[in-house]
Amino acid sequence: MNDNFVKEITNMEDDFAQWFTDVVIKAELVDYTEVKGFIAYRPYGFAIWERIRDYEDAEFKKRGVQNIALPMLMPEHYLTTEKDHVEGFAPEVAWVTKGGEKELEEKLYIRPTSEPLFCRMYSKWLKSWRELPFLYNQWCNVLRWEKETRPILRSREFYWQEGHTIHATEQEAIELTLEMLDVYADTIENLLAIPVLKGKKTESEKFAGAVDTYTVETLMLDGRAIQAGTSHYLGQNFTKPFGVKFQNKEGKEEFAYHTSWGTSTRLLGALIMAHGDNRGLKIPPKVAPIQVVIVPVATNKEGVIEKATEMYNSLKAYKNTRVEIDLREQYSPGYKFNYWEMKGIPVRIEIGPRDIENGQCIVVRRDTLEKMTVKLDELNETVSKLLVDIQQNMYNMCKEVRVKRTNVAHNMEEFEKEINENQGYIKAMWCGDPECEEKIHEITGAKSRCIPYEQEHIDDKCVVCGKQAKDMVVWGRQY
RNA sequence: CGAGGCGUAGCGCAGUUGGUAGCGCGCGUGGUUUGGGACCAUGAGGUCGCAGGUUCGAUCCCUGUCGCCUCGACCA
Repeated sequence: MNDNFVKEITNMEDDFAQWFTDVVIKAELVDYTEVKGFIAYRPYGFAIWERIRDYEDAEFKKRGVQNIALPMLMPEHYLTTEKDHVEGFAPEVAWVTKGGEKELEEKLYIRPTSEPLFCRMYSKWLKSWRELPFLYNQWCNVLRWEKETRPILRSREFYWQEGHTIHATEQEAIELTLEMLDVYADTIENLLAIPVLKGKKTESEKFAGAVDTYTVETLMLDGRAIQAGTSHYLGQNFTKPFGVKFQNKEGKEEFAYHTSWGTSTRLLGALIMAHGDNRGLKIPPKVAPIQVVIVPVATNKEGVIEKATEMYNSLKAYKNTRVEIDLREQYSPGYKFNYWEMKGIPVRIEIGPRDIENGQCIVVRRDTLEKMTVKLDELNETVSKLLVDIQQNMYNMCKEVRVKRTNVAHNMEEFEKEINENQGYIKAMWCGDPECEEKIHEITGAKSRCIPYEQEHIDDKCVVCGKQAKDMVVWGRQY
């Protein structure tokens, strides 16, 4: 291995954020564009996103959710209709003020999220209780003019899904809010092999305009947290000002109960930062666009390409394994090994003249870098089992990181010490006062991640003020 | 918005006390190679961020400007 390889990817232990930026560009997931804060998704990066998207979309459809498409522009008064919503989003919306040469009478804003437009359309569509619920979702891009950006994790334009449902009763809406959070948790744990922390956001961290925000939180390798998905119960906060009403069974007009829930390409960022090492990415088999890559060695020798191609065809036919064969003549095997490792392909197969003679091949797993010799007639089954094992192992390793990086604090001295010495989640009791929350942020840089479903009693007193505590809250620094 | 640093080939950098620029990687071509980023030969690639000033002459000096990075206030 030459020195350049080490230089090409910054050592992740030195600067994890830099490692991330380098590796997503080097591994050909995304690239910068000339407009600051905007990125281009390349085929490999977008293919991973497509797999996440398709998995979620199938889960939504199982629950009766249908996809629709709404415009990206809304008139200014949509933004200002709901008080909390405008306060939360106004600082980061982008505006369209001209149509061609003509100044617009009312300027238009580019959606940072579409609650107002969904509600406006629902108000036109909804007449009777018989039509409820409306379970609609859209896959789209949104724009938020962030001051600080980072590729994938915080670009100004990002791709996401936003589901918006309306219901006849509060209870039904809350149930759906929680059910969608479970869909997210399932996607992240089963597909992306990242354990999640489920809970409710505190008042100051909830969505602008929500009654309650529920979240699935994930922890990265360096101990920073990423909010991977949120589901909001919005009550009638939007349906009242936008006039989303229906006639109930008694013939009386009533405002509908509203939910919204979203996950974005940030999931792709979480995927990369939750796994990986200083050789590059590690993509779990279930989301990997390429699960297995075959690298033939000494392709000039007779029969090598033929054998490799035969293995490729056989694997491809076996359980629809997503397999690729690297026949590029201009690159050496060593180059190819590093290339595919950097891209995070779960399994690599090496096949050369010596192997063919012995009726075997070398199989290397990306998660542990373990090499094994496998008989050619057992290859398909071995690889298939290996993919399952890698998926599980990656989840387990990720969970281990979380366990190691979760600490308990009874007071602020402990809080500061723990988060500085072993950055990660801090479990601590909280009185419910936003001032205490703010104080923790000022002192430690950590924010409340959530009030977890699974509560533990750590202390009677609030970690900040020492008054009677209400909930156990998990805290952490975030991306 | 306040403080510091940097703008020279696709990327990373040299350099010129002022005389129109080089190195490494990468890229093109030809050949030899191929079990952990191969080697040899050869070639292409630059308005030295932009504008103005000083000068016979500016990539270098001066002024302005724009852009980027790092540190202090928001976020899927």
